[in-house]
Amino acid sequence: MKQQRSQFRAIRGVRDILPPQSALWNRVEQTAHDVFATYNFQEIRLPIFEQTELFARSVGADTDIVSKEMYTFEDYDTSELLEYRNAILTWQELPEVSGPAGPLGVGAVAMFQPFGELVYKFCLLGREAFDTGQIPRTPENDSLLKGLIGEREIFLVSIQSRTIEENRQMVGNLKDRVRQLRFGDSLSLRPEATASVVRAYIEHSMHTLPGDVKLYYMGPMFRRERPQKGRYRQFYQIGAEVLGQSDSPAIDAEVIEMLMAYLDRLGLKGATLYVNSIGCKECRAAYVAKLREELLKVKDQLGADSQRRIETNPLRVLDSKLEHEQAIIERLPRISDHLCAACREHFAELQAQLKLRSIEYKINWRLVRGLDYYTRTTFEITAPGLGAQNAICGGGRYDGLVELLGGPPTKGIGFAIGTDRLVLALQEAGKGEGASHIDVFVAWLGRAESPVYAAAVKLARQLREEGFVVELPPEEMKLKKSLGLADKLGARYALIIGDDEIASGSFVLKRLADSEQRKLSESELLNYLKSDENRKVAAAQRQS
RNA sequence: GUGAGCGUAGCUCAGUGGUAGAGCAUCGGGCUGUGGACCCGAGGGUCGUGGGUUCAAAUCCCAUCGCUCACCCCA
Repeated sequence: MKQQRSQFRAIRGVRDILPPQSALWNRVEQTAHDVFATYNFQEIRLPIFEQTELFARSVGADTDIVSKEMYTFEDYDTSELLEYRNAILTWQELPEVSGPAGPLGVGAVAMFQPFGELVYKFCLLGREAFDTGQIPRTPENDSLLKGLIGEREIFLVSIQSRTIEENRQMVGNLKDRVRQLRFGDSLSLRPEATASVVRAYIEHSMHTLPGDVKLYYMGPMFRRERPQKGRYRQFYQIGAEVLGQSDSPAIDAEVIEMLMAYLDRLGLKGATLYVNSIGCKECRAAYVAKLREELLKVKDQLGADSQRRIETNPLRVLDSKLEHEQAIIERLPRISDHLCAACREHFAELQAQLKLRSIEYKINWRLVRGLDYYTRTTFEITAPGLGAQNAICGGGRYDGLVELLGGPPTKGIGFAIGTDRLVLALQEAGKGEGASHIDVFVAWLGRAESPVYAAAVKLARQLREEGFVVELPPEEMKLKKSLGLADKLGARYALIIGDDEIASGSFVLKRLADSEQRKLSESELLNYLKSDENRKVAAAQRQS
């Protein structure tokens, strides 16, 4: 019989993380917990969806992220109103009924009257839902409803005085209005987490906490794009933020130090840290204007994409990868020459702080951040072997963001690591995890109701309580098969339990690597496995 | 949204118009309480899907879906 393959597949751009890869993911996340804790960062667990408006305000309503790449949906629970909405939107006019021809025919009334009734009921229910707050009491909804009520009256009263075509036109208009009515909050799956952290900071008045607030998070983010290497629709980030009164470059440097310490602990090789300053609101605006001016002079020599960016986002021209544009870009004015005194001082001090910490870095004057909220310090870490998406981490300062979202004046800096890419980079660097490791495979032989099995169950439990990884076959197996399976599963020891062992009270422990066997009593067995020497052997085998 | 490449067994792939294959993996046997190596055997495919051309299509043509990489954009 042919095995039917499921017709269900993971949707485009999302994927399963299977063992043994999941072990590497666990290590990456656990190491973050460990290292970040030593810098006194504490974990914040955030919802994965928020009001759409939060992201629109923080990330920037004009960015691609918000305008076309978020998973956005309406959250509503007004089921009766919804039924009328659906009935209206799917309404088809009735067939033309015979009657006096011309615009004044009763046939037209028969055709369109039912639609007017539907809208009438919708208006009644909608007004009630608005007044009770079942649907959002926004000015937009209020005027939509008022307009709808008025239009509905006009429609219903004078169907017969209009041509069929005119009536169809009005039906279309009414449908549009109904469609525009907002039934609930617009929510979005988070495309990044900084906005949520800041929202939580404000919501819980964390500015009243002593000292700087140092938080980290990890989890999935969502963006609707065509997937490519290291870029998925559900992707994962590990990030950290410092929020507080100080914008001292020492904070920036310590955040970067923590990040580098983390990557170092993971054993990542070949990572490069790039830093830059994109100035504050004032000096950046001046620089952007200057840059745009210069770009316009060389517009003819640029590709279509860069030409468009001159208007939309001149900073991003600096990111161009086109070969023939490189020489042109290198001659463009640099932000470092246009920083205000305070920003220049801040950037210089950051570099001094990095040197103090012996952190290697490169200045990349072309490193700009795409999101609106960044100020001053920006940084990025790239790793080899990742294809076109070679940045594993991006971060920077965002001093105005808390205020922008309605909080008290607060400074902020943070970063987000693309976990998917970090894992890829670790695998490229040969730091991937091996298969899971079984310490003891219990090869028992006999029937399930025999004392052999009872002893096997008991021993397996004792070993597990000691922390050993134990595999206990659920059904009777021939010894040959047991050992074969133990070998394939990569077990270190096979514990053989049969009638002989029950009779003698000692069990056969076989080391699979070299076939060495020894007979041990129950207590000897535990002691032997727990001995330091065996721990070391086990550790060594796990490493390899 | 745009472009390119690729869809044959669980995996990696061969097969350029004439009976769908290999290696690995899985399962069974050789071998009744001793694994790996070896030997023998088995299962597993509407060749992504639909249409067209042809006596005949995995192979040629068209469409469609999917995957991958890149662009756009950017944590």
